[in-house]
Amino acid sequence: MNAVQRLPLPGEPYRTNAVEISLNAAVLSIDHDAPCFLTVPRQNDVKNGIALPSGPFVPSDHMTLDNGLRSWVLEQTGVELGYLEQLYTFGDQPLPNLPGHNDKHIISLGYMALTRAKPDDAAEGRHWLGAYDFLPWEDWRDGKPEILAQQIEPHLRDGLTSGSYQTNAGEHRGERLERLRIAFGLDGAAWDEERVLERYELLQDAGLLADPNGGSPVAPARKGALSLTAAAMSFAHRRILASALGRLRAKIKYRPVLFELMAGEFTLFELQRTVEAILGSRLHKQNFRRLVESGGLVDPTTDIRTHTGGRPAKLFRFRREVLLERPAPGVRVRAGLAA
Amino acid sequence: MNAVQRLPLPGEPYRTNAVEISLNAAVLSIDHDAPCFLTVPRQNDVKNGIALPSGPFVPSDHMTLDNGLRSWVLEQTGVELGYLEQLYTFGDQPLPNLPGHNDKHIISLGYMALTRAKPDDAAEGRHWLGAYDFLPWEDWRDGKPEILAQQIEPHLRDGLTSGSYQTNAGEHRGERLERLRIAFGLDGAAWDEERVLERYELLQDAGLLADPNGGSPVAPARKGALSLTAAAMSFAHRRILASALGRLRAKIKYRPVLFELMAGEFTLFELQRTVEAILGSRLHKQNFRRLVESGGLVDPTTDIRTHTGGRPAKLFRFRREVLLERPAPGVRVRAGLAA
DNA sequence: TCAAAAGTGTTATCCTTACACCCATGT
DNA sequence: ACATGGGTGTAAGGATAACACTTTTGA
Repeated sequence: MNAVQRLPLPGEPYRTNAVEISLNAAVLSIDHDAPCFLTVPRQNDVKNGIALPSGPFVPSDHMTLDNGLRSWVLEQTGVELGYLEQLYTFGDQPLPNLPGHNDKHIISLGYMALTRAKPDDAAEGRHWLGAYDFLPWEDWRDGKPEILAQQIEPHLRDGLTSGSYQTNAGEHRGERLERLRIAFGLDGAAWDEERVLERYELLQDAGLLADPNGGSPVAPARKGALSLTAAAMSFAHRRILASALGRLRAKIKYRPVLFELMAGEFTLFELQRTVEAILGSRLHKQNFRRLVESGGLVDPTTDIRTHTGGRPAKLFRFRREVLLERPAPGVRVRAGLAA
Repeated sequence: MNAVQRLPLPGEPYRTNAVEISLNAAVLSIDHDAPCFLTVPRQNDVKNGIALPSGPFVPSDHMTLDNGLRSWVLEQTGVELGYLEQLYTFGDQPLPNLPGHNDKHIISLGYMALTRAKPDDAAEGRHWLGAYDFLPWEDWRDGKPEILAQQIEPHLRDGLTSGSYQTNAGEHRGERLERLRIAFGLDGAAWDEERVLERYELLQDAGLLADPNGGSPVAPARKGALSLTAAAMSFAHRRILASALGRLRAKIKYRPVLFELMAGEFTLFELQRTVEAILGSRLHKQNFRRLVESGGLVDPTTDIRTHTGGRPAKLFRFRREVLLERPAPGVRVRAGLAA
């Protein structure tokens, strides 16, 4: 084995390896106790659908990938992003059925951004949609979602035994079953709220998701496709949304990114509702308060919020010093904190 | 604000946004209680240096990004990768001083792979180098590394007060100091072993790292550049190495990736030494054993290892069932488990 | 007055941490 | 014999989870 790195020669035309980078942002916020994401109308489609703010990386215009993304979001939605985090780079296959684009290989870079929705958003044409309208199986705040037991679980098991799904790169049936068990908490395994992307991809592979662009290259839409209230967004963008939600669910536990979604001052209950919205599960009130207060994550202010629906509440703010004190400051919600 | 997505028109030549993807792998293993990574000789350099296995993504040859990377690693080192994980996508600036390549914008995709070194590697031209030869400040197993107190900390503080570093995008001095404190555990803050990439980038920004390619576009190499035993690898590749180590340190705590680095059967002490090598710190023996055994991560076998240097040890193997039982199975080493 | 949320207090339990101590082997 | 690693037991302290209960507002 001659371990010599092969680099393209200087004379070699580099267009052979040329690809285009597509920058895509899942801009998240919390609105009325629901995780929302920013959308733009998508016109290049069969139907009139929606999309995440996105655009190509233009090396000559954009200093960095991050900057490129920020400028697309600004241009398309008017939102100037604060917290921004790269998620994953998907090497999408060229879309086979988009005429005139067959030769273009697009690499999709997904980002998660965190902001706060503003009151004038709708008036100024900024549209937020609920993440759980697109991923309804992820919201367990009112108990196990019906769509899971009634539609998803039976179809997944069906697909596995009847063999109508496409085996991925020679994956054994047993391995597939184990992945399903872990991802969806079947057969007594625990539901791990962080595995949002895994669940999304398994559903897509199983053909349970309808693609507004008309058919997936991987698996044909089955008759059993889930009926979602809102499905007019491409696979690629829904996958990025799923990545973002999963990342956020994981990250709030060990980094104080939660406060990017909060106003400067907030009540502990508002904070709890935000965490619950993100995790898609209910938390135990008293213990949550203790956790947050004793964890040094917040500082009380002298301000009071009235009209809470009950007794007026003390307002708190994020306590930055915690960054220096603790290695992994976050809302350390473990499984047992469930209400 | 007209929120309409701008896509390139079908007729528009897509070469304007064309970039090349460079796939780069930090292939990690543990050898003699040291975290090692696989290298290839690099010949396109001023000096004869080394590099991570890497190559361009060729859309026509490679089905997916992952496959592209796997095939480059196989071609360049003969290693067939198992566990593979994407790290981060860096939008490198075009190198200003590589003649003939000025117009090529390269996006670097970093990967982490986990394997086990084999006895015949050296004989077959596969070279493993110690990660801590490149990141010596990360190894605290024999106490705080001298390079930190003697070279790094004074230089970082110097650079901050004398103002000889380049401020990043209008970053305030105070913010910079806070980042340094958090990353390097200055002024009583705890050393967070996971912040490997942050530390690497701060050192590079401060001009403390020498680039074998001759000068960084960001900061000129200062006279105070650290003297490392091995520095003949590019900034880009060292950054990927740092990302990989940081990711691995974080990941072993909540996913059983550790066992990708172990033989099928192992003693608990070998497992501990591996964790210590990765984290760069010592752990408490008895508690580590309890943690691992009671955590259901391993199963005892009937086999015994002799010649351990002491009493013969029971051999264990990874217990796969843990994946179904616990949402985040890993070696949950907290700060307090230090020896 | 009552619902809803704020807020306090108190347990039992488990996990973590830090000890002390004995066992079996190779040199 | 003794160094080295293997392996067990246990007790203190802290964090967690599950209680019960009082307070203060708006409708």
